[in-house]
Amino acid sequence: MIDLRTLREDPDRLRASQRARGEDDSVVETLLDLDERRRGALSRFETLRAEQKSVGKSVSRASGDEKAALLGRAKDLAAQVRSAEAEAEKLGAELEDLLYTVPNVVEEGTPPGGEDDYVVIEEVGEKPAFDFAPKDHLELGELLGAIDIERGAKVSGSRFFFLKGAGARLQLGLLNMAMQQAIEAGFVPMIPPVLVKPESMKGTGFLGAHASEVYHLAEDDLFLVGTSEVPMAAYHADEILDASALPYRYAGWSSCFRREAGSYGKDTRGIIRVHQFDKVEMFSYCRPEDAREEHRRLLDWERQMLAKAELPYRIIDTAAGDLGTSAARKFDCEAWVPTQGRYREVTSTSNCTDFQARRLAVRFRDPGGGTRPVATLNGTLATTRWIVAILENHQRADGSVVVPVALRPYVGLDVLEPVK
RNA sequence: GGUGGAGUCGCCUAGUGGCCGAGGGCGCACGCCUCGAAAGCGUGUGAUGGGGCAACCUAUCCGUGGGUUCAAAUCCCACCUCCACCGCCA
Repeated sequence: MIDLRTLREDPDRLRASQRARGEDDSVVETLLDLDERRRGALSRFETLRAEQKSVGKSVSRASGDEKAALLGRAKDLAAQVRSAEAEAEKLGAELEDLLYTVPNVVEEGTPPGGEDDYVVIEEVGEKPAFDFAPKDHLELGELLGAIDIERGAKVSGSRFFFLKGAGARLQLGLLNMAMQQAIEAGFVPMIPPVLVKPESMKGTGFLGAHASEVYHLAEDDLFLVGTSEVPMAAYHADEILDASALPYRYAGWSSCFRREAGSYGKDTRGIIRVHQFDKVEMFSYCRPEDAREEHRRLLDWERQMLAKAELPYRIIDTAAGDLGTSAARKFDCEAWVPTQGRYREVTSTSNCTDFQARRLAVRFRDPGGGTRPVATLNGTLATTRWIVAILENHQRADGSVVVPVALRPYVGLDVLEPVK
C-alpha cells in the first residue's frame, strides 16, 4: 500500500506512476479528498470523546441533582460520540478500500507501457546450433521417461503432470543446487506453509487485480500460494525488525499453485504453464534506501544460477504496465527455448519497496527515532520450468540430454538417457 | 471433532465497573557513585492515527469482533490462537 503522507506531499509522483502503468490517475484526487474528510471527522470525534471522558469522570464525583444533570449531559455526549466515531470509521474504511486498489509507485527509470514495452538489458551466452532437428521438451521428457503429462491429466486434469525418474532427479538436483547457492550466500533456508490466511494473501498484493489466479479453499478460507514470496513476506508481519541485522534474507522452497484462469489456449503443450510447480525463491527485507542495490544483487544471484545451468538467456526490464501490484521494478531473466525460437521467463525479481511491508506492518526501528516500514524484494533461483530450457538446450541427436557440469553432483547423472 | 485451562507494555506479572490516564519486577537506555567496572541509587522506557516548525498535545490499542453502561482490561455473546487430555487419522 502506498504512503498517504508521501501522497499528500507529492501527488504528482503517483499521477505519473499511474499513467506509466496505463492506469487511471484520477484516483489521486479521490484519495486526497477522502483523506481530508477522514481527518476532519477524526478530529471531531476526538474532541467529543475527550469531553465525554471528562464529563464521565465528574459523574462519579457528583451527587443528587447535580449528578442527574451530569448524567443527562453524559448520555447526550455518548450518542454524539457514537455517531462521530461511526462517521470517522466509515470514511477510514472507504479510504482503505480505495488505497488497497492502488498499485505501487513505479521506480524511476522503469520503461512505461505494457507487456510488449520491455527493454532488453543484456543477452548472455550462445544459443545452441543443432545439426539435427531439435525435439521439444515434452518429446524429450517422454523419451527420457522424465515427464508424464497424460497421467497427470488422468489423475488431476489439464496442466498437471508427473515428474518421474530422470525428471524428478533433475528437479530435485536443480532446486537443491539453488538452495545450496542461497545458503552459501547467507540466506536462511525456509520451507514455508503453502496454505495461507486471507490477510497474508492480501498483504502481499495478490488479492487485487489478480485474485482469479489464486486457488481458494472456501471451507477453511485459506489460499494456496502461487509463490513462497507470500508466506515469506507475511513471516515477519506485525513485527519490528532489528535494524542492525538487516537485510534479512530467506530462501524458500515450496510448491506453487496457479489457476491460470486467463490463459486458456496459451502454452498448452508441456510443462511451461502448469497449475502446480516447485520453486526456490529468494526473499529480502532491507532498508528502503538499500532496496535498489539489493534488487541488483538478487539479479546477480539469478545470473549465477543460469550460468551453472549453462543456459543462454536475456534480461529484460519489465514495463510499468506489466508489473505486479506490489512491484516498483521488475527484471526477468528469460532462457532461450530452441524449439520455440524465443526466450521464455525463468526468473523474475521484484523490488516491492515498502508497499508490502506497509500492508503487513513489517517495520524496523530507525535510529533517528520511530519506526519505518522495511522494503521487501523477491527473486527466483530455480523452478520446474527450468527443466524445459535445460532439456532443450542440452539435447543431443539421439534424444539424450547432457547434464550441466555444476548440476551433476546434485542430479547424480552426467547424461540423461532415453528409456525403452 | 469433544472437554478443560490460558491469552495484559520486549519478557514475567498485578489488576472483579469510575482512584487503570494500566501498577510492580526483569531487561534496556541515560545519569549519579567509581581510577574503571560490578553492586547500589535515581530517571526514563510501547504501538498506531491526527494536530504542531518544534518541545509537545490528542485519540485509539489489555487475543479478535460485537454487546450492556454516562463509564469496560474488568460484565455478556461469538470467534481466534496456544497448552493439556480424549476421539479420529496420514
